[in-house]
Amino acid sequence: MSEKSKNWVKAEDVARLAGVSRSAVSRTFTPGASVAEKTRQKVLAAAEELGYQVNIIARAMNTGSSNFIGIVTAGFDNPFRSKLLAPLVHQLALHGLIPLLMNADDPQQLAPSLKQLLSYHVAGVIITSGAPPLSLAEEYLARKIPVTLINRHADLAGCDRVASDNSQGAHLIAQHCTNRGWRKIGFIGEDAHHFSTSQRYQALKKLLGDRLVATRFFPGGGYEAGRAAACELCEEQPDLEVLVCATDMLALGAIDGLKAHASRPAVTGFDDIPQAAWDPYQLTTVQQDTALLARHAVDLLLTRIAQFELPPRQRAVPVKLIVRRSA
Amino acid sequence: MSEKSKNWVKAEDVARLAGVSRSAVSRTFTPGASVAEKTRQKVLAAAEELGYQVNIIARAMNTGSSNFIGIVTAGFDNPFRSKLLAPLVHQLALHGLIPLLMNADDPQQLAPSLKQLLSYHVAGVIITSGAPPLSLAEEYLARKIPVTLINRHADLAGCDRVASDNSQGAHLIAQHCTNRGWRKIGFIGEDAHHFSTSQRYQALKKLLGDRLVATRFFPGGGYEAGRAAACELCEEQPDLEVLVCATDMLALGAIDGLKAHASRPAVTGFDDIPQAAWDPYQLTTVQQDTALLARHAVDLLLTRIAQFELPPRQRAVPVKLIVRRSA
DNA sequence: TTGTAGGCGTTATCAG
DNA sequence: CTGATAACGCCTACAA
Repeated sequence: MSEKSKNWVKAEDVARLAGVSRSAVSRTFTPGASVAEKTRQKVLAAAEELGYQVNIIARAMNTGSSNFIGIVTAGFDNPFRSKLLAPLVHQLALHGLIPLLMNADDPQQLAPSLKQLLSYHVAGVIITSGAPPLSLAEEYLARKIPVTLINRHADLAGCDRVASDNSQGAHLIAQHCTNRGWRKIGFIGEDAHHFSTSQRYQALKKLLGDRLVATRFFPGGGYEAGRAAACELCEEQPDLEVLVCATDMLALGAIDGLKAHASRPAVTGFDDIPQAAWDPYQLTTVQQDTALLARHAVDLLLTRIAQFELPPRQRAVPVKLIVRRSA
Repeated sequence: MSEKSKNWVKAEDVARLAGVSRSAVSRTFTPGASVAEKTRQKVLAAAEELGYQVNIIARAMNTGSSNFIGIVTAGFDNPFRSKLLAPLVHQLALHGLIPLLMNADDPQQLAPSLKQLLSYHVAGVIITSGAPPLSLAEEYLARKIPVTLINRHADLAGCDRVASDNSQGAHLIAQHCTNRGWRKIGFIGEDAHHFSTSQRYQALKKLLGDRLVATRFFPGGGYEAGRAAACELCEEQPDLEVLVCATDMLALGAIDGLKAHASRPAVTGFDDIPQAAWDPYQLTTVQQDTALLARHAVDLLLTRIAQFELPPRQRAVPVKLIVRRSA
């Protein structure tokens, strides 16, 4: 694309300066290769002096496997997903992997982008909740590129999944309702087939039985959706004692929406985004352990990179009830 | 790292199927190369059938330049920075570039990480506000790798900068104060040498003169810092009419912190993060145009990738006052 | 332990 | 316009 005059320092330069062969240099930077300590030091010194860095591109081409991990995510504006991104990047870095970031916000653009990602020969892909069509994951699996899903459902064989334990979360919420003696319970969620929403909803429905008196799904599922859904629901069922929300964003919107309302049920959320702790909300919610989600995701990915043929695995990450003033 | 049995389909395979040479295949996928339409079609058909994708790694090694752009950022939990990430990734994708994400949260880990990034032969680097030591950028510039800074200061020659027009923002705030007739104005910000804080503060100080009666800098600059700083300041100056905050996060914290307080000055922010529009806050703030920031950043980077030797450039992105109920 | 000699998949160069 | 051929920088048998 530009002038080729970037005179990178290469292994050969280091070798010359150190008075050894190229291979000696290569071996010095290959973990677990056999080099005499003395030459190793010479090489290291020369490398330091010249500012040599192994050219990962060349190494990748040679070995046929890269350090790139595709991270496919949508909606950076969603605080939960942002919260997940940091530990994910951190975990990858710990293992010498580096994320290629792919925004799935625009489904139109996603398909070509994902195909393009293929040409980077990523070692694996992590797809987080909300990122759309899983059919695309098949292209990766077909090429034996491991795919790990976070908080997502998958009918695909051969891809691993980590998710927060939504059923435990539902238990915690139900228990809390029982403790407080609530018998008129409402629920709002995103689209009914959205993974987290539906898992949480199904589990709650079973646990609450006919205490669950009203439900509403609101596509999109952000703050505004929470507002609208909460208002509608409380209009319909003015004697609701608690409004259980599938996500914190919905819950925060709900709290604000209900302020103007006559009936003021308790509100619970799910995720524990930073804003849930803010003063006007003080949201009682189920906390997802993003650090652990990330750790499992990377671990699953790594083991499958090491050996692709493995039965699909699935891990549930424990959650925790955070009780605040909202319920 | 693993079995090398990933039998990627390569140009040679396509060539064989199409009955042409490797070069013909290569040319077909090289924009602006001369291929007969007929062979081009043959190649395309064969490629489609085999599911061929150009191996970008190999291409990069050959041409000596990659499509990788390093994005160095800290604090994904900061809503403003998350908001900036989406358009940034989008802009890069538009130009066929893909971001390598680097988390600068841990300054300890950053230095080695940044050096490592070097070995990926990135075509350029974008550093966003908050990401620490700029000394590291020098390593890139020394290797003629373009560096673009977003909302950051730099003493380094040869790196381009985009920033929101903080001075215009300060004007808007000052004007607003004048319109409302406020004469007792307080200011809170992050560390005094933080780029955005200091730019906004300096401009405001000049504009407001002795109407600016109290100032406090609070390291970290998040929600909690805003709370604490606001309380301290209003304790000190109970007759404050408005509290101007260097960022929305500070402002939101301030609003909540002051709820319990006797004196309740108006509050303004800066950034316009999504939460600023939420009901309990309705924050009057200066909106940064993240889409435009991203566009400029990528544009600057691209032009400098095309030609490294260029005088350092600097662009200011206009901001906009969003008046809501908080002031 | 060391050095030498391929080869990884592309693109660029240069004849034809 | 096309097809051989030589890099690109590195890793890895293999032989010394």
